[in-house]
Amino acid sequence: MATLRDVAREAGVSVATASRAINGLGNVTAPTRAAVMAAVKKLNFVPHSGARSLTRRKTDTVGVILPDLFGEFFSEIIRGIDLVAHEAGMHLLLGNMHGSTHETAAAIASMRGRVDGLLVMPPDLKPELLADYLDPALPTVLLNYDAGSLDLPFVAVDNYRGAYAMTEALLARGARQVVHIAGPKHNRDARDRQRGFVDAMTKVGGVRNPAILPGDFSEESGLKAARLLLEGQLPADAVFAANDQMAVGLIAGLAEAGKAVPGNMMVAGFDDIPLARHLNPSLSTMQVHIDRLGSTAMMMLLRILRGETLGAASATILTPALIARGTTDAMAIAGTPA
Amino acid sequence: MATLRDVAREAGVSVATASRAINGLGNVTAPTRAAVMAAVKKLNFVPHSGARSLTRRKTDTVGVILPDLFGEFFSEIIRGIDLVAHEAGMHLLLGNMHGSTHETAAAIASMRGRVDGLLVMPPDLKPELLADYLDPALPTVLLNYDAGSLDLPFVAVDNYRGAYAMTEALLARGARQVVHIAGPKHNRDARDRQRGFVDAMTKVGGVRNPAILPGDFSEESGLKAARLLLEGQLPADAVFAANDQMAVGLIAGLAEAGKAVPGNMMVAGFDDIPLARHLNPSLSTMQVHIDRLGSTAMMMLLRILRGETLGAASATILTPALIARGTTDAMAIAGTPA
DNA sequence: TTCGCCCGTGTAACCGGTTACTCTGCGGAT
DNA sequence: ATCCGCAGAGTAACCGGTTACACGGGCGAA
Repeated sequence: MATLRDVAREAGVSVATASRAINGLGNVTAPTRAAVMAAVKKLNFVPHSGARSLTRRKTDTVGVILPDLFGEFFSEIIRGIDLVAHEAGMHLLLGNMHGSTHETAAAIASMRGRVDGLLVMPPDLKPELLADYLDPALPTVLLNYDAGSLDLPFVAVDNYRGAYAMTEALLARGARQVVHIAGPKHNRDARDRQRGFVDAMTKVGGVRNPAILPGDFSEESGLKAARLLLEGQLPADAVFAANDQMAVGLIAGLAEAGKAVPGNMMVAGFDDIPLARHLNPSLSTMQVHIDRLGSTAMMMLLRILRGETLGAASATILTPALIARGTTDAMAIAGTPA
Repeated sequence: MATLRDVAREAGVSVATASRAINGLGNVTAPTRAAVMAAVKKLNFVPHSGARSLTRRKTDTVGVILPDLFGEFFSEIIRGIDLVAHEAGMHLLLGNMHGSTHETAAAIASMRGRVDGLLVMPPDLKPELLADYLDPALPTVLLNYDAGSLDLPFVAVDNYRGAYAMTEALLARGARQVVHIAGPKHNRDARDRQRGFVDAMTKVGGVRNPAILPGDFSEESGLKAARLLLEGQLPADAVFAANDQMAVGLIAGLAEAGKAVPGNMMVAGFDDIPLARHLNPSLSTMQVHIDRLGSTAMMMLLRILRGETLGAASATILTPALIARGTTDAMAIAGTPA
């Protein structure tokens, strides 16, 4: 592979001149520039980005560290990030911690010298621990993680408000006994959604101890919840699953037992995955523009890279929107409370 | 940020010793190593991967260049790649050409010096043109692209065989007049699927000019095809869409017109996106393990990086599997040909 | 004519690591 | 006691670019 030295020799100039000509800097006469360009073409020279970024102290790359790559959630985040990054001429370096907290440190460390900034979606570990891993000198924006004590900018979804709104909507549609299917216990999103549900039930529904079934965000666990619900003869006229995936499983479980949705029971989810619209009846849910989570974070990172100083104060909280569809059709349930 | 020189000074040794100690090479006494490690801890030293890869001539990174990041197809490919790459301790550098052929060259060029190898899914351009872009010195595996004249290894899906098999299956289930909804004209996958359909119809079905409606892989175009089909009064008892997305739109269009699936018309797709199982009735389709496309390609790349020489001869062709579901339920259609 | 300035170009240091080669000193063999 | 071998450590070149600074020549001003 040809190096800049080769080009310079071929063109009969010094490396400095070759470099200037190639990068379109001033102080190069037209003939000289032409000679260099000819050499570039002849030798098929392509600048070595690695070497370049070493001196420039700039890699034009942003590291993206996610807990997983499974499912639409992460791919949408990546797409959102890429949308903005591409516009700014930056590349994405993916670091997958594969769910392991331990690998997080390694993933972050291996980014040093490869990226100009970091977009991190931490697993559910203590902020102090995270602070140990992160390099304070490296611009970092957190995804879906309230920095708390750390003074880092972050982008998150207002899960609490979203869950509250959905619960309220179910109550407004006539449901009295709403059951929640929770997400993984250690998951921040899941906890916030559960809090929103409980608070809405208490304050708006006047229910003292709202019913909650365990789940883990998987379709499978939604199915299990349906069985639990029916076998346990838990009185319920609506179920609010902490995510769409579980709602899908839940509906399958209800259908299995001959329960009509929304006829016997209303169902709602959270996330608005594409599948939601295609179910029959279609699934009511809280719409989260996941890609915006990524693009917003990337835009914040770009601002930091441009010299602005952003702290936790400049966090962005995205509010999900209520999408009412078939599974919470109030008309259907009106006459037939379970 | 602390450099190796800082660590060496702090530990009272030379950079060479510090480097050896940190990398666990021999020729370092235990006390010396301990001193270096203490300095590392004290200064919070993290090696600069960029500098390291410059001398090692190894980046532990593989460049992934895709035409787009939209939809499940690409995210599954990335996940498949990551699965294998992570195992081998490699990172993924994403290069998105955003559908533009022109950007392809830039994307590939900007990878030089950043990656050890390339996984490229080229848009539908001439192989000779692609050869111009690619660096012959950089190990490269193509995704979903028959190298043709180039002697590059590639991984692809046998779209022709898949389409042929599905068409055959529809015929076997009693369909006589199968209509195909084609994908984008310039798309290689789409063309192969269409060829498979046409050949099966001709050879197995004995149909001279099988009916084909235009499409572009989008749900929207599937919906349009349904309208075209019904308004045009094209005789049909089965529709084979070139991908699931269009099949979904098609089914919506048929439902709109009061046509029952599979009662009035059987429907089949291609890809087996997750949504397929959840439709009601569930969608028959050709299952493509998209993630394997990525993981297989990555495994081939690793072999090249280990020193093996792989050419077009070592290409892998993945054969999709027929998944018969509700939309092609033969029993339902038996008595009611449209 | 001479001085000073600026423009085009070259030299070499530098980015932050790795590593070939060199050097020193100590233990064992002769 | 002398020599050899080798382990532990250091010096400096190198990876492939960028760029501060030096340098020489041409031109306008005095």
